[in-house]
Amino acid sequence: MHDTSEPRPHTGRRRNEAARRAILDAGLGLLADADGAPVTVETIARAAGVGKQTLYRWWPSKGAVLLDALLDRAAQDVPAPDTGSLQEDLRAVVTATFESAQRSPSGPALRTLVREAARDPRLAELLRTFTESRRAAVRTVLERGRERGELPADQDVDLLVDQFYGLFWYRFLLGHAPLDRPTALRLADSLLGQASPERP
Amino acid sequence: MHDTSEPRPHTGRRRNEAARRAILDAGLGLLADADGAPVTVETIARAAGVGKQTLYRWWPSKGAVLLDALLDRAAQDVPAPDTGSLQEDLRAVVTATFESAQRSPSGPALRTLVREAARDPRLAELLRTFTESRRAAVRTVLERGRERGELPADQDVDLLVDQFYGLFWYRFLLGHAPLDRPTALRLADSLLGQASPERP
DNA sequence: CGTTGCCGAGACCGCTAGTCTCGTCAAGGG
DNA sequence: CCCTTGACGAGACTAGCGGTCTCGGCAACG
Repeated sequence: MHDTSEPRPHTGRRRNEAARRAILDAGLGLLADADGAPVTVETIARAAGVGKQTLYRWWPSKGAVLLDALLDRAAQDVPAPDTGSLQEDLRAVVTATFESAQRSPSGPALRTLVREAARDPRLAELLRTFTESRRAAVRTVLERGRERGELPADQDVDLLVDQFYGLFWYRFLLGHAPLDRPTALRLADSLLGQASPERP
Repeated sequence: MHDTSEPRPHTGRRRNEAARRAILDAGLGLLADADGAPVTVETIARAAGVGKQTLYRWWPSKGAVLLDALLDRAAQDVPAPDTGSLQEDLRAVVTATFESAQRSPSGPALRTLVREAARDPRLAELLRTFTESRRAAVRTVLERGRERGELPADQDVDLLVDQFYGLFWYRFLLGHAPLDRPTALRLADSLLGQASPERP
């Protein structure tokens, strides 16, 4: 049995923090405008002025690097607003989600990352925790509203969560329809079974 | 200018229909149980007992072969039921969509195909016509209902279509929640703003 | 000042989509 | 009947990918 807490403090050269930053920045940068240039390990390393081995010394795969690059910028804690009004809370969450998806460079980066995850099960697993915390926030808002009686007691909350995030990802990835503020308000109201006029 | 209608009837050996069938069957078969074996051009050709060039002689890319294999089995015409009741029609469409997605081998094949499309823009474009005809059927049902006054005149029909297909693809691809009959009925009613009890 | 371990660089491996080139084989037309 | 045409199976080949391996150099400690 070895001592688990640092049997040997550390010897030799330390990790280059500048290289770490350069890799994350290059990763997010390439991810954001992945229109022309493909985001490969080679291009990330080259853009960061770094050897490929340095990259693989600290991350297990390309996807892990890119996810780290995204998380480096994305808000880690997801707020679940609690104003006392379900409609108000839900509108806020939906609007905030739509808006953050439009922002550069995180928006395009997330899009590229999800497409990569479609073929890389390890990356898909890593992305799950990212999305799950966001799903949980919406579920919290809905359940608080249900407890206040603003939703039928037997309402299937998971169905509503998936109606929201399903539509979000559908439009985010395909880009066939907007994710703007009016859409956000209409969607929030639609989920609550409210009248949802096109012109409020 | 040449005569567009067969300037030269045809000479030489004709296309081998058996090879075409073997390729499509092998493609769908591999697509359906893509758990272990990866669906590569090599494996398709080998499973069909065919040279790779035969495959590329008739299809422009691997994705085109796989999509053809899927379309070969999938219903090409998408019915838009018209019973006179929006709720009834929508329930039918949603239920039918969920059910056909569970069927083998088309269901798993479609799942794999969409994942491939995430990285192959050409395949994504080919898939668009497949999905668009299905979106159109749902839109038709909803618009008929709106004309009958079963939906507010200013209802955003595209938002409803995306709430449905968004949730469908979301659950279909991630598999985190069921696409069964009760879910279909609840979703259809939820879209119409009906009370949607868990126990109808 | 020597050991340790990170650094950049790039060769290398295995796998993939897609191309090219064989020799072969079938369906006509002369 | 045989010759031209073009599809056929087989497989070598190219280019690009993720990931590994090895190298000489360099920085941080004891």
